[in-house]
Amino acid sequence: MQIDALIARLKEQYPPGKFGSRDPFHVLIATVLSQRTRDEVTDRAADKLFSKYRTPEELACADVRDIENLIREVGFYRVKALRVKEIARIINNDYGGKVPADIEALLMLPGVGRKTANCVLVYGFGKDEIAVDTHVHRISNRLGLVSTKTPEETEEELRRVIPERHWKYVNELFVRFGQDICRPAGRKCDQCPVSELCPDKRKKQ
DNA sequence: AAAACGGGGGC
DNA sequence: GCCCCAGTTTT
Repeated sequence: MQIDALIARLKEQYPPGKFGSRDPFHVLIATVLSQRTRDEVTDRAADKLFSKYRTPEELACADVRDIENLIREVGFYRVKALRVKEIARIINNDYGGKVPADIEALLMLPGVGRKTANCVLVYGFGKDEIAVDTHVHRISNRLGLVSTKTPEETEEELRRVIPERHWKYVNELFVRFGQDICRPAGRKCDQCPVSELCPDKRKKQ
């Protein structure tokens, strides 16, 4: 597999967004809300929440019931409301209101696993890391970049296979490609921009 | 390794 | 109406 060609082609198809230019705290909270939830729904809920509570301090003092009502549509809203408030409290009390740019510190926060922590590092701080979700996991296997069973193994393998300068782009590019073309079921190989690089493409028509 | 949390959207 | 979905935690 020619990684450079793959990344270049996906970048043509899906122009990269603004890495490291978003408020890390907003990235952190929005990413927790996004877990097992579609983007459009997440964005609506995050807008409601942030228009009322903008900073870690404000959110740490918010009524959990009010947070629940603002984010209800994302699902898992009770546990997510508790986690969001607790994360805000910890960021406010232990880190002076600034999200730490440190994977180990991020992983200690409730509701933050490797995917969420790496998203904060990539989208909030512009770090060269790989955030592996189900799309990245599925597509990495289909493209033959890895042969793995869990997202953790996929992250480990991708760090060996993909040059570090490409890492930060992997999540956004693969996710958009995965929603658009290389879907879990009903993949559109006849419209695929990288089908000639794919060992697992279905025969056309 | 598997269950549990959950409302929204596609078909 | 049924099934899947930008995960993480707990059993």
